[in-house]
Amino acid sequence: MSDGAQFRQVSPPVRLYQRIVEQIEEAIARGDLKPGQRLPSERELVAQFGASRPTVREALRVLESNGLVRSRQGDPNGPEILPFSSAGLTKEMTRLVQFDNVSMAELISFRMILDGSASLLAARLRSEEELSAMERTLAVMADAIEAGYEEFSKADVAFHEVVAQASRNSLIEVCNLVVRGAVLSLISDKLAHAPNSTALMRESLHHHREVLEAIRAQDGPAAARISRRDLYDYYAGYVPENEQGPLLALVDDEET
Amino acid sequence: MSDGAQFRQVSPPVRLYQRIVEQIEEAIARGDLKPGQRLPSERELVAQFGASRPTVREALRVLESNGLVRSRQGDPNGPEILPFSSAGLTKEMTRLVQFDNVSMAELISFRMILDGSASLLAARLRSEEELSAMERTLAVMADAIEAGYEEFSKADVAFHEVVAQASRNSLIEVCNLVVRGAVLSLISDKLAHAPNSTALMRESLHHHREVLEAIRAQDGPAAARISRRDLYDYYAGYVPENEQGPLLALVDDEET
DNA sequence: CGCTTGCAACTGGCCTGACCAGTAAGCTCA
DNA sequence: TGAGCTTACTGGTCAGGCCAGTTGCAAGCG
Repeated sequence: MSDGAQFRQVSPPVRLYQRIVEQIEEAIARGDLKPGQRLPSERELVAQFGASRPTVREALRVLESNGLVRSRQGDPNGPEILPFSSAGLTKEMTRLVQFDNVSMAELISFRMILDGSASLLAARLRSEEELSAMERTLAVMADAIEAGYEEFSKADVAFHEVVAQASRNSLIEVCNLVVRGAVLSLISDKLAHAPNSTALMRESLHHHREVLEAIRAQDGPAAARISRRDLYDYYAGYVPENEQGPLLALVDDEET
Repeated sequence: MSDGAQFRQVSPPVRLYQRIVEQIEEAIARGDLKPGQRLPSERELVAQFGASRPTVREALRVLESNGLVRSRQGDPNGPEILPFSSAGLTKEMTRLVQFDNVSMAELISFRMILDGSASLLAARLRSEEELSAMERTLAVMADAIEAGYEEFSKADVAFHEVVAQASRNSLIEVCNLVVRGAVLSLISDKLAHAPNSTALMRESLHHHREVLEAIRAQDGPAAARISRRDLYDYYAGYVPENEQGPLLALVDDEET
């Protein structure tokens, strides 16, 4: 091989539809296009981009599948710019779980990490309103124990949601949302039909109260520890014995 | 309003291209289509799905943008099924950072959480080979200090990669990858031109060694603590003073 | 005068058919 | 046997068209 000239990797030609996607994505990222605003009609876009309608449509379908815009047949205002949503992230995360055979143990480990960290941060950053919001969700949980698993689960989710918000970290919030959804979609029916579900719910409520008290006391490490332990108690039964190592590591090791 | 009959919400009709996407996605999820295999040609798919070519193409463009398949013009074998990649997740996560204005502080907090947890788990689960792989990357880092920031950063990334793998949790691995990429893409040039970059690199290397020793000693909490502190020292300078609270919470609170 | 109704002018969803450029396998010919 | 060309495909893109759905407005109704 001769030295001297350095060659760059050649890249395949960029498809036309891709450039259209890029332009619109950039416009949204720049803020030129805000949620709720409308894109010109397809035929108008054809004129502006100088491409054919199928090409423009390919671009719109990609944007649509990414959750950036939505087209409705007959709408004279044109495609709508959608507000940001974590739907795409959720889809990708779910894909990861399906194709990359992520195990239940990994999923729950991750949830313990996220939820523990959310509690830790919430303990330091929570406002008074957030504290009372947490209290309200606990009250709803208490009432829901008799209403059945469905209701209880909804209130449970709401509590964790408030905690995640109080952590002031939207990455934690979104990832937690996604992982929680993935876990529930895998075993919610098992939980619903657990023989001793009332006892489980009661215990879970108790744990949640402890977490809340730790957050109120601004004791982050305790809040984190209790959160993780709660999740462990609640879910460990659904993880094979030989995969429980990581879960135990998360419960034990942070204790002092 | 009369009571009696209850009506369900009507859902918008599912677009044709969407159903094609679903079918192909399912086939991949089921394992009927494995990476490396080929899809029939567009014209063949047109026949099989009974849809027109533009419609089939819309579906293929969506799959392509999601990283599931790749089409190459002229390839007589048809579109290729791609192996799973976290590219889609990365894209979504990047979108989250861009559109949902995630701050540098949030990004680094999240990185501290992920990396700390990875170290914690790695301390318990690491194999001997992984330990020596970590050692090798540290050796490369040491050599790279003089070669400049570029090389050093690459070795640095490799170390964290090995640790993440040793945590045996692909969710941590992927999220860490993504967040690391996002952070670096935001400030890698600043790091590269830091006035005292050599000193910084030397200190970072020292911290990494400490992490490795904690992992070797199977002391998870220590490994996690040191990981977080290392990241804090390395990146805190790029976070505004008034946003450092969460970072400090992650560094301090877990110490005992 | 206010409300409903029906219509018309758009919209996007989908299709047909066509042309061009790129690829690779097979064939030809030295 | 091997190098080069040909050919039969591939995907990329376009033009034009039909249908169904949405909306706004104007005409018609009470």
